[in-house]
Amino acid sequence: VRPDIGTLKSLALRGAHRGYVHVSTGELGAEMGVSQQTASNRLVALAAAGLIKRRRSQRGQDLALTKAGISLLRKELADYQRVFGGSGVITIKGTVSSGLGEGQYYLNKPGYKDQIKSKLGFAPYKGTLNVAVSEPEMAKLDMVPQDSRIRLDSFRADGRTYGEAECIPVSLGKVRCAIILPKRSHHESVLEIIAAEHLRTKLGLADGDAVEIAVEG
Amino acid sequence: VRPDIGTLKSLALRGAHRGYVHVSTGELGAEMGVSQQTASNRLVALAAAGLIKRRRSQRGQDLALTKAGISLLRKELADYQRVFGGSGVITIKGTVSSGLGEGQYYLNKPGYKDQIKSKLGFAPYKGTLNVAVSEPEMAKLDMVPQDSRIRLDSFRADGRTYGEAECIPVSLGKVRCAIILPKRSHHESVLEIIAAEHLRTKLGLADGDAVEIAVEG
DNA sequence: ATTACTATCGTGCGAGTAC
DNA sequence: TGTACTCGCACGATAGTAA
Repeated sequence: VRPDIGTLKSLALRGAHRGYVHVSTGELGAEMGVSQQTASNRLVALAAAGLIKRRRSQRGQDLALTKAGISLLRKELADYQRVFGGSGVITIKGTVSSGLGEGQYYLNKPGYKDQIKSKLGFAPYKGTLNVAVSEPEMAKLDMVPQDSRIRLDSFRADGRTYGEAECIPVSLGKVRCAIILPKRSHHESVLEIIAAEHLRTKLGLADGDAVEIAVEG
Repeated sequence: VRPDIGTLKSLALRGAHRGYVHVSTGELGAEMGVSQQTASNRLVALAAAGLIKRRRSQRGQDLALTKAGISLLRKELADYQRVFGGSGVITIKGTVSSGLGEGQYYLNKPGYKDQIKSKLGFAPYKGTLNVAVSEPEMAKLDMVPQDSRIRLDSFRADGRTYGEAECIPVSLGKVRCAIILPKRSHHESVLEIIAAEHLRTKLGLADGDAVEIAVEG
């Protein structure tokens, strides 16, 4: 059985994205107009796909969406908002933090630096601005559509391979900059921002300051 | 083949809710990861269900969503917004107009009047406020979830049957009132509002004034 | 009461093909 | 090029039932 988004949505409407909720396959099936068995199958499929996690309980079962499941629904939301001209701007709140990001390292490799210059239109300042972001805010990143993400290709240098990364153009205040994400190992709790200038100086930022990152939907 | 919402969404993302767009079943299938034949089947099913209208053209075909199709997607949007705590308030813009509405007639029938009093908690003023609403604004009504609609049952009186109607609690300015919709014959271009008081007097409204109807999402 | 197995059945998918 | 038919096949849905 292929994982069904409609089922996932029904579960979310019952609050399964907030935490565990109690459901029985019987009532779920009834709500969706299918049999108890089919509802059961769909839950098995969703669990196998890693979109929900379950635990059996006395009368029925308790289940919750996983992060992957929530991501998927958020992408759906973004699609529908795009259709109906939802504001189009996604804002992610966070606080300026220090700490050595991986991103910084990338910026000193010509292989990435040159790609940024040609694909984003600016030469990146040599450091990144780290922004600590809470889990639910981070999840909003899923709503950024594929075609407003810019891919940095992998390349070989110094006898090793540097992996793909992804840039998302954003604004911080009035300054145009970009989030840089290593393709693997994403969904950390810190975002790294690259810009043509030193953002801390330009915007007068210090550790702990609250910032809003605005992404073009 | 059962009408597939995912396909409908893909079409809307191509702008098919705005008007006719050119599509070929081949590329559509490729985009959705299914064969050309399956894409074709799905379009046939959507058309049969009255969700899209099509016309064949030189290279491929042109198709557009019908109002029913757009309604369906708007309901989806509303679902996802509810999941992610979208503001929850839907506002519909319109202009005050005169003209004898059907609603007015209903209000003088005790069969409806009493139901309104018991189900909405106020005794309706004997007239309705008519608000002319554009097509796209009217479409937002689809986003009001089933459980915030109040059903007025049909009844017999004077030797005839009075049909069902539906009330949606709303606010006009700070005044609590409700939209009343006959169950059949809906999606006209005029909404009728009932309230405990005479809204024109209470809010100082005259024909042509712009108003915003706020619905609790 | 539940979940979820097995077996059967119906339907959607896709290859080939007509237009 | 296109769309969309028929047909074979496989997957999903349901009924029955065990746990």
